[in-house]
Amino acid sequence: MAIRQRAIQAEDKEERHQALLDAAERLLLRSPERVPSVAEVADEAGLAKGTVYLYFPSKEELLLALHERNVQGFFRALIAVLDGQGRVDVARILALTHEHMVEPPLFLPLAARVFGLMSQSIPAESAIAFKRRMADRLERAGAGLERHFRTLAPGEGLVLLRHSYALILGLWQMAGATGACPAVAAVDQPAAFQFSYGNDLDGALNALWRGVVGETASAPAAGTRP
Amino acid sequence: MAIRQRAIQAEDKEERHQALLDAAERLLLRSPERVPSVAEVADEAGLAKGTVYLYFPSKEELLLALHERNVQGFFRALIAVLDGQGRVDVARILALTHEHMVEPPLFLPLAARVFGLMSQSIPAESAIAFKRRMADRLERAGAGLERHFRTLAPGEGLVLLRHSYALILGLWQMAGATGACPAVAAVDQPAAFQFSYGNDLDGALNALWRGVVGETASAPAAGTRP
Amino acid sequence: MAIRQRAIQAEDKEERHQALLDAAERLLLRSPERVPSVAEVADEAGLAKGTVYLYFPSKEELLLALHERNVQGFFRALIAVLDGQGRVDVARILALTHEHMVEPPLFLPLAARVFGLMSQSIPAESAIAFKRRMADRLERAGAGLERHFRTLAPGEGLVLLRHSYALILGLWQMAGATGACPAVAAVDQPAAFQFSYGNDLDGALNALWRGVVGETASAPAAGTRP
Amino acid sequence: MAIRQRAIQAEDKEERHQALLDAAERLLLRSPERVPSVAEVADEAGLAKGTVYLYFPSKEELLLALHERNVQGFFRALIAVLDGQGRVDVARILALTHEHMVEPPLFLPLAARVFGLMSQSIPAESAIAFKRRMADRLERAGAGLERHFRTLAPGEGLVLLRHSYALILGLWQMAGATGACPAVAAVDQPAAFQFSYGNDLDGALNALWRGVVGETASAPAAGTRP
DNA sequence: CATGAATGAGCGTTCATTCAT
DNA sequence: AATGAATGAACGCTCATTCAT
Repeated sequence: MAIRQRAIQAEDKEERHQALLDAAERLLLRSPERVPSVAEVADEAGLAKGTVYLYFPSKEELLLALHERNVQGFFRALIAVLDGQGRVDVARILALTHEHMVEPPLFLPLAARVFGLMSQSIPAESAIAFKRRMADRLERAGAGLERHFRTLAPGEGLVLLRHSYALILGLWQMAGATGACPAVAAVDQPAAFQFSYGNDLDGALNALWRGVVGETASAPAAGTRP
Repeated sequence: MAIRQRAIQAEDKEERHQALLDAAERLLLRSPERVPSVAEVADEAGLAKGTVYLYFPSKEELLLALHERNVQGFFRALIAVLDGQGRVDVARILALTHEHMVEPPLFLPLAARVFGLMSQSIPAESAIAFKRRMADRLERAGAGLERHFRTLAPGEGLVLLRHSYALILGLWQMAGATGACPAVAAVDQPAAFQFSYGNDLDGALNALWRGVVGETASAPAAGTRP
Repeated sequence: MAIRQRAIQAEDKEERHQALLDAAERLLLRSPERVPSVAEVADEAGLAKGTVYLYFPSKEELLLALHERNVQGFFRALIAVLDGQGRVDVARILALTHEHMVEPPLFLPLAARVFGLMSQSIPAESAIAFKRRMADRLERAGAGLERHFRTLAPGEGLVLLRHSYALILGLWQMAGATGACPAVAAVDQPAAFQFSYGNDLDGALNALWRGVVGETASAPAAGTRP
Repeated sequence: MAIRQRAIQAEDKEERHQALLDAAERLLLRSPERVPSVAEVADEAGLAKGTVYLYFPSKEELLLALHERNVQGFFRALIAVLDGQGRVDVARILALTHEHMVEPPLFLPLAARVFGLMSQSIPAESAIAFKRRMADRLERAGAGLERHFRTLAPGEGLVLLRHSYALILGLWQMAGATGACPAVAAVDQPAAFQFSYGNDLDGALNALWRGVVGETASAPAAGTRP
């Protein structure tokens, strides 16, 4: 049951794959401000540097894979909810968002970096493949939204998801510039930058969704509109 | 009028300051995918490498200064409109946004990078100072918004600006990851990533503002909701 | 006739041996500028990487073996001619040289590399063994030369072969540095480096042999001395 | 007079240039079988690694420059002799060859490597420039030879130099494979490979020159012809 | 015999920053 | 003030070889 010395079976390989992602994740959590070196990742995973390259074509693709694992977690949950029987309202979506994107400390810092990677270090082929998989998820989730929010015209679900994600990410960057670095957070921030990312995001998403679907969540934390 | 060999007067110094920003801007326009090296900036400005450090404490702060110059352009225009006599509606704000942020090819790529810098390479002190100046602008503009859009409660103007900026930036990154690289753009993108940044942004901002102020612009390009 | 899955018989082993040399040869022909990696050789031969090491102690020794196969082809032909009945003159030797060393696209690039290997990566034992086999061939061929060119004193045949080979190889390197890279060849070479290897070699060998045996070939292409 | 901390004057720069070549030379002498790393060269020169790149665009070009310095030494001496008043015969040329190429322990091992570099790691532009300078020297020396050896037709001097160099280099490689590595030399070499490079080269060059100019040196050591 | 997963040493190059001149 | 020579840390990736299966 333990990990063999050599991953011969496909499952063992998958296990190694995940182990490397786990290692990168731990390092990223430990010091979120820097990208770990390949040597560190290998070390943390208890493998040799060269072994990393048996599982990922480059450091960047490893990071992309880690991001995709995070994203997949969110979408799996979202689609499960949308495909399920229960009632779905904005508050439910918001809760999912918090659970999978806002609270896990890794999701957003990594997501922010991934955009940089995509346009630079990831070969076009991989980038396209990644996007195709993302597009599938987006379309399924978008269609699900349209089923639950009947005011959404066909295609608007996907667009709403895109805009929401942009808001989540953009706002995190503005907050992150504030909140990420403890040293900075310690000093007195100007009032305009004193906002809790979680709360502010709820307000923003609520406003966006209200503008699109005409419905408002009674968000856990009051946002723009109390 | 020509640049003096030695900047002794305060104005000369300011001139050099701007000349360096101009040089960095030209380089960034010339190849937007990469951050120019200090040597290149100095060269482009006709100065020696060391001289750059007489005017900026680090390369990052130079970039931040360039970004702030861009931002200032937008805010000056925005505040001028808000403080002016004419009628201000959402369409007007959108137009300004396009003019100062979307169309200038430098604004958004630089803005996206600046967040990365803030949490890493900029000393807390400079970051705070930058934010204080930003906060001033945001507050003035936020207050102006509240005067023109009477449904906005006190403080909501500033929040709306923040959310809008998050949307602008986040969406650009999502589009940029798609559109920036010509090689990638050439190949068939999945439908979910085929969207024009300009149009999509209008839709998103319209939705957001509609959700907050209850008003819709007859945007130049129709967005999510016509 | 097909290659067995496991080489149990000695002949099967020899077959694998040759198959690996063939694979290396094909790769070297395909891209002569680079030494193929073990993985590529194994792949090209349809075997696993580790299997290569069942047949050759190292990559370098594989290359040496390939070179020796080439060399053997030349010597077999040369000795056949020298041991045969027909008249042998310098022109005949030159023709053989062209046929086995100059025209095959692999011989000289590989030969040039082998010297590098010998002084570095080949263990002394293997190097000695290789040389012993070479010495045998050289002595037989040298003796043959002495029978046909009666002005050659005992031992001079071998020396003449050695000098000829040095000339062939040295000149190829000088030409190769010029001719090998198409990009370089395209640009205007200085006149001193504009020479056709084949013709120039004939001139040089003719001069050398004339100096030693006092006879000149009516070479296919005129050399230094027509 | 001592080397300043910083090479500001052009002469100081040239001094640094030479110092780096000297350092590389010392390292190459110390262990001729391996190419020194840039770090080692810098260290040996008492400079930082990065400083090397202020003086040479790449490690390969540094090695090429070192080789050219060696070559230039030979040509300077050769041309001086040819342009001088004294009588010039083959023996004189041979003596020069020994003095500048055979005896200095660095010349030939480096020369052998340079051919490899030229076709791989040196950018075409640099390679061409190097060859142009070489061509100049060759032409001057070739013309000088034609003045002294009246049986040489125009152009044959240069060709003879080329063939001689090929012989020198090719023979060294054959011998070097033998002689370079002490471990190998220790064991009993087959007779065919037991030859002293210096003597054998004299024999070969004598034969070549005899074949071309019809004259023989009474070489210090008898070669092919006793 | 055959496989192919794992290893890990090895290195050139960039470039922001400093500081002697 | 201005210069530009000097610094040196930082790091991804390849690939020959080994050895568990």
